[in-house]
Amino acid sequence: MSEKKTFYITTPIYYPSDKLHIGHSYTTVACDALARYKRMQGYDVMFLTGTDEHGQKIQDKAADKGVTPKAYVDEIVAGVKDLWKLLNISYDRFIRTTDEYHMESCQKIFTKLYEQGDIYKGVYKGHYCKPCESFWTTSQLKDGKCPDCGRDVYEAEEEAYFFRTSKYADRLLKLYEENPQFIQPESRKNEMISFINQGLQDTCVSRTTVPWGIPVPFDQKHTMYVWVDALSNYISALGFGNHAYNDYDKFWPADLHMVGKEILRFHTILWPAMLMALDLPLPKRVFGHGWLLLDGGKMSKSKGNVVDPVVLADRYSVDAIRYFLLREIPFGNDGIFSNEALINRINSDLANDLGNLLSRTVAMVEKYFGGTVPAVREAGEFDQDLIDTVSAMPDRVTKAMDELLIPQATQEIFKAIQRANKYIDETAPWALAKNEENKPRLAMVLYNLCEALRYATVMLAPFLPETADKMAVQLGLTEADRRFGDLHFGGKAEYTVHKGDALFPRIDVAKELAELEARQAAAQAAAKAAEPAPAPQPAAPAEPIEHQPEIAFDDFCKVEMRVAQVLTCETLPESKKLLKMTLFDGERERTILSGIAKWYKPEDLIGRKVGIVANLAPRPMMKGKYVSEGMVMAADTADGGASVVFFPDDVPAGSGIH
RNA sequence: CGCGGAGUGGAGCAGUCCGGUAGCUCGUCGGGCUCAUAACCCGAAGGUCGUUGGUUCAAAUCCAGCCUCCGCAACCA
Repeated sequence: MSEKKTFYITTPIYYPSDKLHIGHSYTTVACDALARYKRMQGYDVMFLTGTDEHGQKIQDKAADKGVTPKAYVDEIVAGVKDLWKLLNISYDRFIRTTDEYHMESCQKIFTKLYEQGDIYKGVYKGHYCKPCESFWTTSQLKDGKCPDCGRDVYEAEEEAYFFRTSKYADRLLKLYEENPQFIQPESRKNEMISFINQGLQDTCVSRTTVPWGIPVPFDQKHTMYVWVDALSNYISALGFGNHAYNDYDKFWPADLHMVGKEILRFHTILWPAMLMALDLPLPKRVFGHGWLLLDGGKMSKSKGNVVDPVVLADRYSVDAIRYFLLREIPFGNDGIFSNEALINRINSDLANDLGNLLSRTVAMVEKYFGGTVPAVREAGEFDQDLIDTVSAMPDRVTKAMDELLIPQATQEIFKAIQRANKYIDETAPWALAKNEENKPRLAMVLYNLCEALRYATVMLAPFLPETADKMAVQLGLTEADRRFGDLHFGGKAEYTVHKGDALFPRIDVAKELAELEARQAAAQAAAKAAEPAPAPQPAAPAEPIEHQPEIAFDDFCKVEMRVAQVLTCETLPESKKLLKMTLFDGERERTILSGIAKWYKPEDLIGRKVGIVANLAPRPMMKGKYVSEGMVMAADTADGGASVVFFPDDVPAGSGIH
């Protein structure tokens, strides 16, 4: 009868080709907060996350490491699960696309779509590059050559299966129109509409060249191409098309697919189209969140600026990281991560406002009343305003959460906390304490503060679960005191508190930043350690560097490094990052293209003596328009830039470097 | 003309759809307080809202052009 309302929320399934970084953590923490919030409200929640484990890239990575693809992903997936455990992610189910039951479902789905004509066999026309073994579309080619290696490609056709996406264009447009909530944030809806209006192509859903995938059951030459495999996880995880689980009827359609903005298109076009073809209900909402940018740039391995959530959580506590992620990224927009922003946010909100409020309140209860707030209390000025603000807070939080405005939701809680801090100033309990006849009034003031903190404890729990538990201990709250459904001001009759450690110790900003920068620099050096390091750094930073395997002296001698003089240097109109220069290496002129245009102007280099790797195999660049004959040596700088190695002018060009 | 996003006090953002006192957080400065994690509370300074032109009684907001930055793509051995 009184069956609980359900709530099904999903993260994207992550691609485990590398360790996950803080961006993945952001998505997952946001989903976790939503899932916990819904559970608190009494929903029967299904929170799904997982990994998308097929495809070319993983196959390649595994081959590089000399292990099977499955062994390769097993290891990374173990790390992913550890990370979610660390971050207190309360997922209910974890799906791997290599799980048998999922593969079974995909094959059924694929077959059904094929049998009813929504998937058909066609040819994938493209251009094939033999050495790279890659197919390219015409638009991907660079000057008619392979974008990877710059070599010639030839016209080729590959047999492939296609899904009739185009057939569903009208129904998709109608879907958006009738369900304005379907695509969130709404600004992205227009993007999708215009994408559809440009004309939808059918989607290629199989490959013959990527063995690491789910085989097409009726045509074993083919494996399924990523999206059918990946998107189906949202229903296969509930037991659709398999017997591993049995709650498809209970939870489908999903209430919310949370995805990054870069894959919103697949979730709002391809996925609904597939579901339409299968005649299944459509998800209620798809939310494309923004990215966590690093001081203006997207984080990437090659920049070496990847932020490791494990390190941060270790340093500042898991809840501090959770809070930052939930609070700092604006709705649907990109947010910026910086160490400074992180520390400031921890200090001002968590330490100064929240932690300090608890600390001063509990301290006063102990100091003035020995730990227990007396039952005899006297109401007074300022009470009502505090009570009103605090009492109204849960509804405001709920409203924000319903609109997926997570940062606003957290702000509402902190507004109440700030109001409580102000209340202390207004009522000046330390002054009341001086006179015995004010004790009833003092008791009321402290009681009200405890109640405000109880509200904060309850409402913060979905966002900061560990912190809420700690607060509950200090405030002496029982399970019943923490129940969201029963929350009302004055709901807890008596308070006996227990002073504990500071919730969030205040961080010394300057000191901490210096420390972090040293670590960051070390991490960046490690990221580019793949290069033969010509100049050993005596003052190595503290953080461990990812070292290359030891090599024999003879191997080192194979790298020919020389001093060369820059003769000419120019920027290229077709590239923002490359400088094209000619250098004299002691015997001839050579052309080198170097990706340092962001940090150097041609005039900074012309005439200077730089270090080059002279015997690097020539490499075609810019669609083969240029050939780079070597590499200019440069160090990575802390800000992700490059610092070229210059030699004094009196060193002759051609000198060897050892 | 590849696609997309953004330019608002020192920093990060809101406001732009539905024109009419430019708001928030942090920082800075001044004051208050001393219960508390040198935390808290109050007040102040600081902005020609990227630029040019247009519409209008009135433009951050609408229209047109331009500039700059960022992401994707390409590329950085």
